[in-house]
Amino acid sequence: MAAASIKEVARLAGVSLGTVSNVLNRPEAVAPQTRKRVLDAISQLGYVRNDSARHLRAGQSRTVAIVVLDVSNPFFTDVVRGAEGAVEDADGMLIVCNSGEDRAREERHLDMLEEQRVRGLLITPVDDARHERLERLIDRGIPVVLVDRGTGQPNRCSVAVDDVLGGQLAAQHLADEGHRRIAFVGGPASIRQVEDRHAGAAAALEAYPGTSLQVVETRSLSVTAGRDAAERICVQPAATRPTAIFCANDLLALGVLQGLTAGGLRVPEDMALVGYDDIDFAAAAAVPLTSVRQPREQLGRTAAELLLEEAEDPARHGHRHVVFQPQLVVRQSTVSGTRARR
Amino acid sequence: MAAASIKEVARLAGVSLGTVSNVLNRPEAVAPQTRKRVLDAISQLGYVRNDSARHLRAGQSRTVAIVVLDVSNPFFTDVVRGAEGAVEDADGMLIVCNSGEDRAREERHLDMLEEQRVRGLLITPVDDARHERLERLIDRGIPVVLVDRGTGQPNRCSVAVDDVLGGQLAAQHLADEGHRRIAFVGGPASIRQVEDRHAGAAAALEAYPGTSLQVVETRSLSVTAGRDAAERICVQPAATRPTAIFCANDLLALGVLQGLTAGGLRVPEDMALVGYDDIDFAAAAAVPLTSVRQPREQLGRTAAELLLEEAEDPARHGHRHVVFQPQLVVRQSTVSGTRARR
DNA sequence: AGCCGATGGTGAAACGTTTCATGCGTTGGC
DNA sequence: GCCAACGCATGAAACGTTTCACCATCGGCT
Repeated sequence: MAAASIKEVARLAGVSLGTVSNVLNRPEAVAPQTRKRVLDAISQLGYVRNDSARHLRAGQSRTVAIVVLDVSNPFFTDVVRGAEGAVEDADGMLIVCNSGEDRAREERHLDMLEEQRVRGLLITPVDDARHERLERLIDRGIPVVLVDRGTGQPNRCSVAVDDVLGGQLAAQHLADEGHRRIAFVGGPASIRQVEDRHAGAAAALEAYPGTSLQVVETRSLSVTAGRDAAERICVQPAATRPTAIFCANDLLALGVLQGLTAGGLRVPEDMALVGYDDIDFAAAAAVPLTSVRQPREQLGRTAAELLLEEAEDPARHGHRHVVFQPQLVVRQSTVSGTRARR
Repeated sequence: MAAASIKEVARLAGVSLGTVSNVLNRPEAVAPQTRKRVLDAISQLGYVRNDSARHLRAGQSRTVAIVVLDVSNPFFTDVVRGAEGAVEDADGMLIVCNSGEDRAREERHLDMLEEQRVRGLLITPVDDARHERLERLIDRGIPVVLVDRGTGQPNRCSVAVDDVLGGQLAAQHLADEGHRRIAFVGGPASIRQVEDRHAGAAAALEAYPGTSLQVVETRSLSVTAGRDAAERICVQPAATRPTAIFCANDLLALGVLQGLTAGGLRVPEDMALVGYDDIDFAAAAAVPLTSVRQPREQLGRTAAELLLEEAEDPARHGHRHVVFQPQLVVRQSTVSGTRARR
């Protein structure tokens, strides 16, 4: 059963092509009884619009794409959910592409998306570096919004979260709780996010006389790396050992928590612990984890809104760089049970 | 800069439309020097194919869609990755849609995908029930492959994992390790997967005289629910208490692990523990968790391959129902440290 | 009666491809 | 020296929409 076209609908309803099109796009401009005849024909034939034809004619599609570094990463899936909401509210469709941190795949996707003449593009590029393909899209008038990357470029919008502030919040919280010897666990330092969080923590502690920040560098941001780091901390003499640890992400923190427990240190009594990201497991850990939460869904939603705004009216649109503020979520791992706020 | 069309390329290269098209689609049918002139013109103008026009003409797109219940669920992200691989190998594009377990959104997506005339559809439907919209797609000749649902329907392929077998493997392992009083923690029982895993475990134990399977039902499949279940088990008298627990998924198992530890029971010495799904955290838990692993990526890859096969040649295609076998991954939570195999 | 505006409907053009029958010049076989 | 075959290029048709200038009808006004 070949899909019916507008032409057959017109024939069955005894009207012209244009009228059917009007029923579809400007129903109020068609007399009620004609409209009914057309609608009946449509449902009788099971007619479904052909998007390709529509967009060929219109020169533009209602599709917005998001290219993420890793579909399996909860950070991105939440961003996707946010973007999805915004795009669907605008009656569009979001298509999710996964670059898998692979530059070649990213390019492949960009090529296909350009061929599809997508309405616009949300992307966390694999390289922070200038990106020829991306520039080209922008030159062609396809709006691009950067997600969590390269904020501040003049010819596109961006959204990001302030990791320096996140580091500050974590360190301040620990200092406020009375800790003086604090450790930062994270690495490799080449990752921008890791370095920002560290810098924020260091900066915050300058306002607290007598505090020190010991850096324990890790090879990765994994549970295992956290466990190793904890072992290194446990063997330090109790007198000079830190009394609090700030980890660059929650996976590390969970590993650290295990390592500390194995080494006989209790959390939070002997050692306070702060993570970063507030992944689902943070709240569900053996000791619920204080963590710094990023507004992930909002990041995606805002990115999509900026994009749609630009697509709607490129002339009036001014590029913006939105930076969200992370939020400290305090749980048991930094304050003893009874005092834990929610 | 309006995007250049084939027409302008033809003019610049001094050839006809058809020739440009030939260069693009059958380069060997064009004389080398003509071909070169056309290619030069293409790169000079920065010409990019218009997919809409192409597909309008062709009547079909190279796009395959996958509709998942929840983009944030690691199970589905892995399935997506598998499908992605297969589709890209076939030089197509995979678009990911998220129904969020919401029937209305699912229908919205199906409508848009039908308008787009996608090549085919991978879907885990929100309802197991017969699905009018889906039937319609199939009637129109759009291939559909069910993922992890409703296996055995005559007019479409499906892929799934054998949960009954998974339950068997877990229970056999525990029985082989010498356990006789075993508990199954999971719920609500209305979820097919939960019931299958339970049934598998129960069936397996029939082969082991003297074994018993106590069911501890939970309200959900979460860490918290697991912690509650563990508390209920801890208070049982040691003499009749189970010595091993099989959980319907890893989240529950992690909660159970925490609850047992809090209740003073050691894993695996006092209580063996098996989870299901083998999520990343299973291996990283305080006591690395024995778990049942589903071949998630392969599930996606196979689904996509079946789909592409059907799309390629619907006539010759016979619908198949592929059932994958889960695999038991043994870690410390069921065998004491030194004996742990990998 | 003649004119006007409103209302509802028409049909052709255009969007950018691909395909296919056709044409034309060259080559090789006989 | 003729014909067939071949290699290459051509240009028109078709895919299914949307848009837009135009037409027909009709009721109300002057």
